[in-house]
Amino acid sequence: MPYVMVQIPKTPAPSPPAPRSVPTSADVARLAGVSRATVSYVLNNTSAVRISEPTRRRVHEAAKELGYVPHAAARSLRAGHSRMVLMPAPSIPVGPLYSRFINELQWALSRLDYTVVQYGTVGLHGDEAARAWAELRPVAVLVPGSGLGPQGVAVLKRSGARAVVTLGPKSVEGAHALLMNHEKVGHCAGAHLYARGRRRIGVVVPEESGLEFFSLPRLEGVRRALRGTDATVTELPLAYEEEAAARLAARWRALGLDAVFAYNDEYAMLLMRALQDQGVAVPEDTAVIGADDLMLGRLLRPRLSTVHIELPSGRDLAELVDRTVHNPAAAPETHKVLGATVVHRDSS
Amino acid sequence: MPYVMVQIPKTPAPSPPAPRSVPTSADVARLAGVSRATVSYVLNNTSAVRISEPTRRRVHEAAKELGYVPHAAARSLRAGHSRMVLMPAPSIPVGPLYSRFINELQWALSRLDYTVVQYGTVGLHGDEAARAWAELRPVAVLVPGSGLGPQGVAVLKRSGARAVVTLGPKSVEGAHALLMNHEKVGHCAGAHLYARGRRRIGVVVPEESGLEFFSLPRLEGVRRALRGTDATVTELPLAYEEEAAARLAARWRALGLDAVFAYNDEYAMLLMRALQDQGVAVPEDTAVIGADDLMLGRLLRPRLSTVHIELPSGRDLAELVDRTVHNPAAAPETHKVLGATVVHRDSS
DNA sequence: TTGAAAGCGATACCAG
DNA sequence: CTGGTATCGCTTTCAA
Repeated sequence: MPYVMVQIPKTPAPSPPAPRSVPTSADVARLAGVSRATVSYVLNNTSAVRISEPTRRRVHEAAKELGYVPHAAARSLRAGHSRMVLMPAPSIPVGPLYSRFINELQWALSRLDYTVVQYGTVGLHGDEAARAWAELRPVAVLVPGSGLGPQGVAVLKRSGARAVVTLGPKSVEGAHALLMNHEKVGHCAGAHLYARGRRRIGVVVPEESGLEFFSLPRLEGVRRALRGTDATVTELPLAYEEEAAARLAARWRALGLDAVFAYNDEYAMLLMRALQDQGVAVPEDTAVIGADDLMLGRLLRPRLSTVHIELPSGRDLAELVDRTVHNPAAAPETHKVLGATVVHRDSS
Repeated sequence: MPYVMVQIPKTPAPSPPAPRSVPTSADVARLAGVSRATVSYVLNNTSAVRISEPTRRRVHEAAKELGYVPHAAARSLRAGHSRMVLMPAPSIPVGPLYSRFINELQWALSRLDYTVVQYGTVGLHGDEAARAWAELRPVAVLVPGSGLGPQGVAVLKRSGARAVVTLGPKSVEGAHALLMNHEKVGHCAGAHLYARGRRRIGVVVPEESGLEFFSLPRLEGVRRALRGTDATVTELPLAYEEEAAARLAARWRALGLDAVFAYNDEYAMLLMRALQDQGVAVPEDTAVIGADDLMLGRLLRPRLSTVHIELPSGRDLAELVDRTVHNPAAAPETHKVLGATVVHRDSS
């Protein structure tokens, strides 16, 4: 253990209770003086069978005394299915927007009696990851981002997943898709800047890896918005560091841009500060617009214009999952679920 | 589906391949013309047994052809244990600091061949949640926050968890503890402000629920730092909204404070902006200090002083878990793992 | 109302 | 070298 960790002396623990092994339903049955079947009936409240009240009590008491906890694997093995909904855990720090969405989703799914599990997928790519997920035999799989191919979908379905839903830029053969087309975000921003009379438009693209799936479509959206006009689009790679922003700002006048769309509000804040430190006036010399409509944009001066993004509600996605689980044969649906609207404030 | 969702017509899918049921190792065996045992030996590279090369090939081909994926539940049922490390999924939007920590941890654990699973725990409280986790028979459980009692720890251990580690303000009987004492954060901030000559000190406490386990200790830390001095501490409840901050700022002069510790950098930014809009000079009239050392603090003007927090490295925690799994009988260790140091910039 | 027993899928022992 | 077979913990007929 390294420097940060400082061991604290403990009073020697009282001799721990004999580490008997994990209690099973058979143990409960034995203690209650009944059969395993009866234990199962009682603990699952099986309605098809009536168990006498004294027996029920004995079973419950025995279970409590032993600290019995049913074995999920054994149960789902026997049942032939589970109610586990699996999502890969995001491997990049994720904004408050997406966090809220995930929470809502978990809540909605647990209302429908599903168990949501985020699987720590690291270093597993594409279909390799799909195999790992499939080993858990989830009833449904939700996959944000791209990276799952038709192969992966097939693997999951063959392993019993009744619903596979992707949340990403494009739909995947065989899976339901919630299309989150981030081009729309860039398109909004580009159109807005153009309408405000700007013609030489920069687009900040984060250098941090893992963000390409958002940043490139956003860039492309700006390009699309300005295609066929007299405006130009300049790609501006930028790392999320003060020095990088300062360097970019230092050559700002040379770039001759009159507006910039900054990927999101955080990059916008970073760049805007660097520009102001360089004496570039916002919005007079250069208009700035971000995205994601974070709180911090409202706190900047000038207040930051931004693109507000509307994600699907967790409840709706939960319902889609539930519907598909009940009717897996239905043709995969594709929904466009990303709403983007400009919030015009003072920086543009 | 609601307004945001727009169904997109699809070309009718080509007749889906016959939905044969999930292939098992028996199917692979049949197709390869060998026994299930042989399949198991081949697919697991069992070294204790030599299988002829042609047989191996036939098995592998059969497995691939069927798209065979082993059934994790069956495997761990048979094996009597799994390599699943379970964590409850955070139910509140979590900052970049903690996200990074989780990712590092997942990476380190997967290097050690564990599978990290974040369990969506919603509406399950304390020991009730522990039972739900125990059903999955994880080999280790990591629990951030308080909320797990000695009972819960006992349940988990009885169900076979070989390591239970809590990350929170206080240690729990029977479990390893990574003490993250947020009092230290407040203490740092309080001592710093006092040393800068401030005596009437406000402490912003978020009104958002779920943050108490961080905010209250931070408040208490400030109190502790100033106990026995001539300084006063004033608790300032604040919701994370512009209006709330404006209201607080409006009565600022009446409060007569000359410094404020703002829970974290985001609340600091919120309040600092509101103060400046009210004509309160920072740091002249009021010193401001935040916590978490986020990027945004460096971008504010004046640059925000903050408390830098050092979390344990994911690698260290992973090693603790692995050590404990190999030797569960060892007495629970308690480590202090939260480092806090003031980063003095211009706002204080 | 309760009990005996089959079987879910994978593995590891013991024969052949 | 390979094939039966018992086993893990639980649910669910079928009998008693």
